[in-house]
Amino acid sequence: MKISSRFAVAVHALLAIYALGDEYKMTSDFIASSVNVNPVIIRRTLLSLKAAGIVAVKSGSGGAVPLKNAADVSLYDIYTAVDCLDGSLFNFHENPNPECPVGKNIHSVLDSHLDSAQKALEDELKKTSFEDLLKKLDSLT
Amino acid sequence: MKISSRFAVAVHALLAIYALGDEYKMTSDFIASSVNVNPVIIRRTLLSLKAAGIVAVKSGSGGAVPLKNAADVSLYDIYTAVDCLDGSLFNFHENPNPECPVGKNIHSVLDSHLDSAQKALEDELKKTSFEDLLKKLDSLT
DNA sequence: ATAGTTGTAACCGATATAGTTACAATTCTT
DNA sequence: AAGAATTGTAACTATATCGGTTACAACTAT
Repeated sequence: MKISSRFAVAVHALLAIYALGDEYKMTSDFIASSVNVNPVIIRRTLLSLKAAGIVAVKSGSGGAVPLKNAADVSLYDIYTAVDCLDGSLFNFHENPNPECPVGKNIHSVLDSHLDSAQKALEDELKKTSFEDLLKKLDSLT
Repeated sequence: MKISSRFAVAVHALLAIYALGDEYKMTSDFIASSVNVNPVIIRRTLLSLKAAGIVAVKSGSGGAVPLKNAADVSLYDIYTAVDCLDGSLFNFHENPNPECPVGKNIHSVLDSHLDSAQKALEDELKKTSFEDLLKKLDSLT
């Protein structure tokens, strides 16, 4: 099973807010037309980013603005902001048999390695800031 | 969304095959009672491991046996054997708007970073062999 | 022949995702 | 103050996937 597209949508939305926010009012409709999803999806995404203190959204008059320097927001921050995985990235079977030497110890044997793998993923996401992404975007346009 | 428990189930099953295979005939029923899932789940798991050349399964008379040295099988091998993610770990929204400078370039900007993150996860999984896991299991029993 | 086992098909229920419609509450503009 | 635009949110749908289950034909060994 994959990591939800909510993550990619949130990155896209925030990138748009950083890159186009000076030029346009970043309403959910506007962002939705760039991402090409329903505006409600964007509103929900913005709620997550708002809860994480990454953007401010004006209700009523509309428009999202960044609250942090692009250099201070990493892909990991977005990943946690829209988090859909509730702790561990890996699912585990519920009730390994405690009567069996393997079943009894499977967690002790395996958990730390899965945690390390997840941490490696997350550490890699921490390495990329929105400043990096914006620079790359600039170089392409 | 999380990585399917099929992965953890497969690791558990193979660990049992390595650790208990000399002592017991490793039928799907036997393994199922250690993992505590339906035997059909184990049969399907063994089919994946078989397709990856990691175990041999005797149809009819029954029983699974390892085909490789534990040192030569890593968690990554299992991860790919039972693969449920068909390429990328990250889902992506389907049709970013090509009329928008952000939508047009989102893949160019983001893909390589997501690939790196996934690769970091996978490289970490490559570091752990079943020999490591068996040693740890031994030390606990 | 019989018993035990695998491989496989055909389901089921639960959950999560992604999407949609609708609308009250809010804010800005005039 | 009225009206327009926008957000926040509820309620719902459709679809996919997961994990599980029953059932049974094909196979193997005794």
